[in-house]
Amino acid sequence: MQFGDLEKLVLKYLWQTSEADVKQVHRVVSQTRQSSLNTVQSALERLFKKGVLSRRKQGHAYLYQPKVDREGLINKLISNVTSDFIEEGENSLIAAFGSVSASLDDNELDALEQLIEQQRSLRSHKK
Amino acid sequence: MQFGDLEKLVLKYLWQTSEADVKQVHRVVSQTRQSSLNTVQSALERLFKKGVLSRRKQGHAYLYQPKVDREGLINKLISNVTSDFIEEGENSLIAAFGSVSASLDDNELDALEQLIEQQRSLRSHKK
DNA sequence: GTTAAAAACCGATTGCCTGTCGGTTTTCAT
DNA sequence: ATGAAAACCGACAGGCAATCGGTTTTTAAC
Repeated sequence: MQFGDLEKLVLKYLWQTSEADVKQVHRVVSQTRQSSLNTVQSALERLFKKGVLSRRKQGHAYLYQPKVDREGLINKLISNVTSDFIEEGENSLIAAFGSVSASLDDNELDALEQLIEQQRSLRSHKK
Repeated sequence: MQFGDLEKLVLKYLWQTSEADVKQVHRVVSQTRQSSLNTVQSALERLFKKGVLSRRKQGHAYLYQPKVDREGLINKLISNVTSDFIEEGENSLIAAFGSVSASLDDNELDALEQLIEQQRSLRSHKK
């Protein structure tokens, strides 16, 4: 899966708003780029077809809403972009992280490790 | 940056061979897909223009060679694909890790942590 | 029910990128 | 010089995002 600039902009807005109709999205998008309402409509349509947005009717307008959260999407994007380069059998996410860790400096490595710890404690609490 | 299927195939071969001319690449590619020599030529040319391959003349043929290693490229790809979704200021690689870590199970989290440790010890040795 | 406005839907166009090659020019060794 | 090998050039198809004009559908109001 693949996203254009307009699509990304729309997604980012919807993550922060959770639900909006075409006009509303268009109004916001207009602050960044000059696209017609129809163009924004098309972008929303494409995102809907791609399965990253859901929608429901309200009055005669659709309200669009993200169907995947930011983390989930980033996750999938990383997976897509790396999977072809990673050998069969191993989790491509882990392998990708392994690839990346080589380019991190010591501080970043620390930061990453902290994220992992954080994640762990989050889980023990949840359980 | 963005790679097509043929380009990925070529890259993968060159990483494992380090240097090859068009004919050689074509011979190998032919085992997987039926592309003419010219098509393979074009792919190599594009990869060269994209800066991921270098080349030098030998006789009248070019020898192509990866200019980035697999890890570096994966790194860059992840960075590209995530940067638009990650807020200004924070390292997009780290943030991407943060995003992904939520979707890893406990074992994967362990595996990842081990990778980090491994990376650390690699460094202290190197120094 | 008719109607007018609002919104969705349709279809066409542009631009960019990859893959695809045929044909021409260049290069190089003999 | 010349012939073979390789590079180079240009064209075309197919796919996808962005773009938007115009038509149809929907809905609210009368």
